[in-house]
Amino acid sequence: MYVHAAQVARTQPVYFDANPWNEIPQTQQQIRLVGAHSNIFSEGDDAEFVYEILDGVVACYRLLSDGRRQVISFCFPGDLIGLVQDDQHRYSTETLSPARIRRIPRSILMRAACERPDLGRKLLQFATTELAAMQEHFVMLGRKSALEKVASFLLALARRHGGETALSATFDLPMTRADIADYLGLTLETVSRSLTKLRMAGVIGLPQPQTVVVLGLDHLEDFAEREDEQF
Amino acid sequence: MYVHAAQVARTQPVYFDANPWNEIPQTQQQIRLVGAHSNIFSEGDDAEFVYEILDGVVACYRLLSDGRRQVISFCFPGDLIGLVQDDQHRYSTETLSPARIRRIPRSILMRAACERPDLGRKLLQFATTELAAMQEHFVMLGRKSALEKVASFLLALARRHGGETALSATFDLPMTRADIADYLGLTLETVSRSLTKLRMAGVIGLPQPQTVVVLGLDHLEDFAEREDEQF
DNA sequence: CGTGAGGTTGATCGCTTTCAACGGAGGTGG
DNA sequence: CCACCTCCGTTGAAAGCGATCAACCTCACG
Repeated sequence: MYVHAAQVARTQPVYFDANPWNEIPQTQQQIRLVGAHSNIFSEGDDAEFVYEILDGVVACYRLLSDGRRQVISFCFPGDLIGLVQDDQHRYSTETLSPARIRRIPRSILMRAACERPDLGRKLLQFATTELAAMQEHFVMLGRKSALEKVASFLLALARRHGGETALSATFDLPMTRADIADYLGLTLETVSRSLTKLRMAGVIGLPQPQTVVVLGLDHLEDFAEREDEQF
Repeated sequence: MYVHAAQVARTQPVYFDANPWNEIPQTQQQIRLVGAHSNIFSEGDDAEFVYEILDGVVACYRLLSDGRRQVISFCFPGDLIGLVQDDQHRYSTETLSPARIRRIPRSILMRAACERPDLGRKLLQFATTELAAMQEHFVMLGRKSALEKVASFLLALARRHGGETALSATFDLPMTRADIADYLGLTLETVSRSLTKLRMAGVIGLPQPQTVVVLGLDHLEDFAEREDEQF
């Protein structure tokens, strides 16, 4: 099984299914193709649009004044970005691969959400799902060691492939070591060293720097330090 | 100006105003008084109810199997907890002070949200506001030093008092050093040492261990490392 | 008055960062 | 076609920050 991560949707299926954004005028929607390493919007920009990723991978991040960067999330096809309450975006976004993106004016989306309860419900569903994912990320950032962080990260990517039953999985990392480091609150050197440790332990293979082969999902779980689950 | 943090709502006003949960039958609502250090619900529990904090302070946290704890958020009056997508809670909750809490069945709230667009809109507003707050927390956990974390934390508490114009603020910490440490991804000793450093620097006063006097909000901001804001 | 929880401070340890060197892949221009 | 450069990744050595281990203090409570 080989799948490029950029082509894989979340196991949680997309919110806007076969006929997305229906009842929102086609003239208000716009699908754009953008190259890798393009900026979709930046922190402080007017939050005029909400975006759905149709294809590709996007990193959402915040910067401190001295250049330190924290990646908030990596977004994959089916994900929504830019859904905020106030009128400015609070983070910046960068495509990590060429991407196809649909955008829709936020005002129109919000109005439609009020008029169509099921759309509003889906937006709420998206937001609460996002909240749950962020809680995992908190535990990782605040309480896990470097090795556990990297193992958890790979495990999350492997699971997103839907191959939970599979004992092994192969996928490409669309992001650099620096991107991973800024997501996990580490340095790129530490990420590299942790990957090497996992490789030496026989848990993963790295045929190329960007290609990860998870040799034992259960073994990887041991390194990721399972969450409590009440026991 | 002296205000106990537990009595202060967010600057972002409460979602359910003077007549909250209206059109939801009174028989379905229940207001409870609980003591300090009570459990409202735990990770893995059925997500039967959603709770609004009317009074008091609540900590939401997750545990790793070896006992490491990450506090996801401290919740104050006006905050909503337990709003999840699936049928189980993903985190545990503990009151840090005596609290007054309104609970309502999740199924009824969700149904009402579909029937009343403004209620659905308010729930979505709550969720997106929460998402924005979590993004700040990410930067703090992943990219700030111990001293910056503690300064940012105090600054956030001071600002919640609505006294942004004031140059000083006094408030009580409803949580212990250990709670703060688990929120910031530190140990309680490091939190204590950082508070001492801020006190020695003349930025804050600690007349009692639980009472914080912010002597210079602008000075505290310097320690908190301002976010980029594009400049 | 004894006890335990919460807080502070000191000394030491160790993990992650920092600084640095090196190698390979891809792109560009002579 | 090859020299050169830049970006990305890996690895080594050393430094530093926060964790760990430990002692002591205060205060509330029985």
